[in-house]
Amino acid sequence: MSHSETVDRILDAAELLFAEKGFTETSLRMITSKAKVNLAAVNYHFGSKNALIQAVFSRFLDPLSHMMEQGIRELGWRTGQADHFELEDIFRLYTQSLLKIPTRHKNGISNFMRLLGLAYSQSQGHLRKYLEQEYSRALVSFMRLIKACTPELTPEERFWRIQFTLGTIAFSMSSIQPLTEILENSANAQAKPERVVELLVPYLVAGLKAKPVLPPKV
Amino acid sequence: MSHSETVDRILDAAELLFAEKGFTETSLRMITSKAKVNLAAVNYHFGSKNALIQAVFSRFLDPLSHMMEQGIRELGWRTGQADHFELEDIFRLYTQSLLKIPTRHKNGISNFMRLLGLAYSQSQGHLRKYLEQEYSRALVSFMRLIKACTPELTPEERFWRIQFTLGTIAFSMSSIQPLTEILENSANAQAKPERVVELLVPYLVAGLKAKPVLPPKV
DNA sequence: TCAGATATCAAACGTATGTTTTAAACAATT
DNA sequence: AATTGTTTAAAACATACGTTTGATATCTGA
Repeated sequence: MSHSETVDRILDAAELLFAEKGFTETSLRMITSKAKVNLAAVNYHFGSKNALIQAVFSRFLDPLSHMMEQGIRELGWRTGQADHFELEDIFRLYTQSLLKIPTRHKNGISNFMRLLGLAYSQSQGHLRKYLEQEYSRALVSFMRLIKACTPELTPEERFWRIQFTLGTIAFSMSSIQPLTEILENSANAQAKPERVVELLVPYLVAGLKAKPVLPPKV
Repeated sequence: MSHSETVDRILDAAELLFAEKGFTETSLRMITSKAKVNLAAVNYHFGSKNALIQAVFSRFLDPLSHMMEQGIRELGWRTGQADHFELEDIFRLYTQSLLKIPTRHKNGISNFMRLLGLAYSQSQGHLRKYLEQEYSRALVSFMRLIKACTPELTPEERFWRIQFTLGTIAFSMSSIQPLTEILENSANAQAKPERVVELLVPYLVAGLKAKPVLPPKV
């Protein structure tokens, strides 16, 4: 697959539509008509709809995971040096990387977080498999850092708290619009990702650092 | 729509399949073949696929919302009496109600939480509208209680923290099964909803009670 | 300049979907 | 026993989907 104007237009349209409607609910005809390209272009350039979905994720996730790994390396963080850094620093690193990613259209970040949430909740088998084997390294290093910062937790409780944390991130960043509509809260018009992140990080840290329920193994 | 054996069999099959695959990814033919009823039965009894989706939610949500409202009434909680109860009590009330709901098949709760998560993330327009107008009262009373317990938060920060909280609940409860599969960690084999809830509540309370980022209005 | 690769296009293919139809079987009431 | 309303059954309907085809246009490099 070479790199043409058409490819980018397809990816742009697909990213928006997938985030808005979901994967199955978005047809190739919607995408190609929004991108103003021929219907066959998707199968020509990407091979299949599933491959297009994966390509949408790659375009965002590749620079992101790269930036995160670099950030960890630059700070010289090592597992086992838990006293040298704090949970908040980790989240700041990740969220700053996230906000720095150049996006094609505005709201690109919350748009993409919504995609991540969909990938997680919607059981798109092929996508989960793809993301796992493609970006497992980044996830593993993240887990290591969390572990180093929460030595007081049993593995089980740590596991679940990490899941809660990931869930909170994916969900809250992804569904900003729906809930604001439900709550009819007009005070939240300024729902920029930067603002949400600012409020989110302390919330996550507090949850992870809460007094453990399970007694530690002695 | 009368109440026959066929209706229940359809609802049972639909509940399982929707939770497993999502709404769009589940066809009426899958449902009717699993329920061992005729294809036309769905449109006869429910009218349409969308109406069936809503019926699945009603069967679970009606007793749940009723039980929750009753719980609040029995405890005599009133807004403005924040010193009489704690956040943890509220969550316990809700989670206990949730766990007490009789389900048709085992794993019914996590099954249904997964459905709720899907309804939340997947932008099924008709479903969101239906849930809003049908169960807004329960949500509003929940918000009131949270507000009474977190007077130190600005409306904006409280709004977002509630958002984070709801996201965490929906997300974590819905992805219990997928995660346990990923884990393969025998230490976490006991991933029963009761167990997860036990770990979840303190996490949520800590997040809501975290030191506020935004300065309070004086 | 002109072949050869690359990209676009309109049209069609096969399949699966939600829904409707028509007829038959069943149940309950008169 | 006949009639009515209700439920099942099989088949067909129209539509939308992802994908493929084959012809045409566009670009590229020698």
